[in-house]
Amino acid sequence: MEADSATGQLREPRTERGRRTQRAILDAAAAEFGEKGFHESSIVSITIRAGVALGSFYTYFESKEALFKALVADMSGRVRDHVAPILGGHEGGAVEAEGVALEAFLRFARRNKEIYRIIDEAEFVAPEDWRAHYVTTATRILERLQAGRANGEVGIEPDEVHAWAIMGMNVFLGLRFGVMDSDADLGEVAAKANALLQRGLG
Amino acid sequence: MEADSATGQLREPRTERGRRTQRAILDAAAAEFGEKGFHESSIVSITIRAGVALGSFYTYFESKEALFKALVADMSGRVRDHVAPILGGHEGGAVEAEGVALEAFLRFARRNKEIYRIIDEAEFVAPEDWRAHYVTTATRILERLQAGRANGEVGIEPDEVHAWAIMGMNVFLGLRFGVMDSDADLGEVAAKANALLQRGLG
DNA sequence: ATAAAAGTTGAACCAGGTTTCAACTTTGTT
DNA sequence: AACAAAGTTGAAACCTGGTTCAACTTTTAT
Repeated sequence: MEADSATGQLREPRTERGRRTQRAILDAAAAEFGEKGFHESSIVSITIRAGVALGSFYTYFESKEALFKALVADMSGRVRDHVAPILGGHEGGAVEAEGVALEAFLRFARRNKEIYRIIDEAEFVAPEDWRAHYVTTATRILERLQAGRANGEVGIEPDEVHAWAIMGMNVFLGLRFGVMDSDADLGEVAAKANALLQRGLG
Repeated sequence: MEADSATGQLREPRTERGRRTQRAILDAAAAEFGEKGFHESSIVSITIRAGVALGSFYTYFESKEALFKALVADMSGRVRDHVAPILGGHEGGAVEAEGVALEAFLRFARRNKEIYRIIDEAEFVAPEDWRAHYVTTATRILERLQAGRANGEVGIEPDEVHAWAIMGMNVFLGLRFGVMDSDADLGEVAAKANALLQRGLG
């Protein structure tokens, strides 16, 4: 959140009041984008929801797109920050670790449906940022698999294909059982998916 | 492609000329939406690309959204029609069948990148249709798994979880190796993914 | 051949929403 | 207390692009 061009932020607030206003806009935007999607959302409506004047928006953000991008970067980080510590605290095999990561992710998705949709929509609104998010996520998965391979817990030579396959699995399960369905037992979903990963269908 | 309200089509062309015009608009729209996405695409630009006048658009489509929906339904059918015969001609186990389906899907994705993006974007532009597409796709996968289970080729009791996991895997592999990367060996990708499905990571 | 039906055309209308801006208020500094 | 910097405000300018429509051309049917 430093350079203007990178985050799309016009100017960092210099006072406490400014910080509050920017935060209010960011939060209102997350809610608005999550509910209506990028194109149905309007800056007018976001600023009303945030309780600030229309013009204040441009004190902190260059444009509607810049705001969206800032949000994607923010959310991408939040997913990682939610999953990482849970994964770090886990002391089991490398394959079970993927199950733990999945369950953490599913819970996060359910609690933050907006975030989920924002990242998804970034495929069209901010392709670069979307790509970056998934490339780094896949890389993280691959690194875990390689570590597991190194100490013999993974029986195959892991690959980008495996990483993307697992990631796709996770994303769709998040969509189906985290976002679309609020009642499903996420522990069970993660367990079934992990069993699949562990031993396959055969 | 019959009822107006269902497909969003205003009126079926009654002459050969009309059929050609409608086809030209549909094709131009698929290309345009695939390249620029729904919101960056304009009807003006679509009609120019199709080589017809702006007004002609409204002879066949109620609105920009209706056109998009018609396209989603069309594409959804085309994916199915591409994969089904290949799958039908396959005489192997139930699990390998998923590999065959995946490879067919990957090839289709590479040849029809626009279609891929259109279905993806439907999540935001035409959520109902998007949902319908994935629900029926998942159902199809689940039915195949259940058939395999019945004759003992599948070792676990298949579930919606497994179906969505496989579908997510397929979609992301299509994105990464079919759409983003035009050089990857799709047979190899499908084989690796299928090995994963067959025996797991362990 | 002639009339009705189908299809074509593009200028003009129109709505909605982003962005700008100059006056004003609050906060921080000396 | 007094000045500068930061932040706020909302009306209005400005754009973009979807949609309408009435005149015109082509096709089909009798």
